[in-house]
Amino acid sequence: MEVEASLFKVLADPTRLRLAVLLALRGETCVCILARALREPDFKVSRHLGIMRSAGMVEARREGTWMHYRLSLPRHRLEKCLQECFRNCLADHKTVRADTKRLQKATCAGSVMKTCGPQYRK
Amino acid sequence: MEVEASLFKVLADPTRLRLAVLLALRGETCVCILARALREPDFKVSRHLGIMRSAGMVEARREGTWMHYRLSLPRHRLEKCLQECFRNCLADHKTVRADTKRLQKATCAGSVMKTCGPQYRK
DNA sequence: GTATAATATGCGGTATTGCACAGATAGGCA
DNA sequence: TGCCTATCTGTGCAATACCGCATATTATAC
Repeated sequence: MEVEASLFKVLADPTRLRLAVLLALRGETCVCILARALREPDFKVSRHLGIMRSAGMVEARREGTWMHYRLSLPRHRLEKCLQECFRNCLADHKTVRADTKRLQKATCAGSVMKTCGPQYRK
Repeated sequence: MEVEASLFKVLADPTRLRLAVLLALRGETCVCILARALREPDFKVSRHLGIMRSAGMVEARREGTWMHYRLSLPRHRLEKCLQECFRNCLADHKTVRADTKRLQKATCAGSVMKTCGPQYRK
């Protein structure tokens, strides 16, 4: 049961929960975009993503300087159920809505149309 | 989001997670039965139930010396979803199965047919 | 090579957590 | 009254978690 409890522990931090929900809604996203969406310092976001990663909850893909994180495919029913929670129960949370709104407008480094992989370039 | 994260925090401990699943499967149960089902000292179980209670996840009913705990009715979608997790994703976990098995045989104080409310008296 | 942007990590400090033990409280019963 | 059982709680300790800052790493561009 330690394994299952540790899954919940990963989600027991507001920053990580916000990240999980954003990734569930948005799919693969890079750190700098996430940091701007959450309005949190990038080292903090990076660290929390690292924690989620070592728990197997997210996976990362490097593209040049950027790291793109996404939710892992659920490994068992519990993970599947939790990911549905993100989408079905937390998507319209006030904080998540604000995060999503900022995320839609975000670009890396505040500079326009050049960063964070093809899908986010204008 | 702190509120939601704190819900996950309550479940981020193996003892509390086991208790939550047992209560979801079994319904209202008294502390001494739960302690025996989990094979954990009663003060430990009691303390964890107290934590779950102050988070609003369980409710208690006193009957003489005994305290009967049950899952609260879900207050919102997230809680409903989590309770479904308990039943659908964790019920056949090895630990839970062992807990349930012990729970079925448990009586308070090792003494037979007298304790823990009408529903558990022989 | 240097400079710069994106990301990760080591460190120190503070706060929180879980545990075991002992003791307290409370109800039931002789 | 006193004893027994069930439950809760105060305390101290060790382990862990989160944070901010500074620094390191990595990749790109010049």
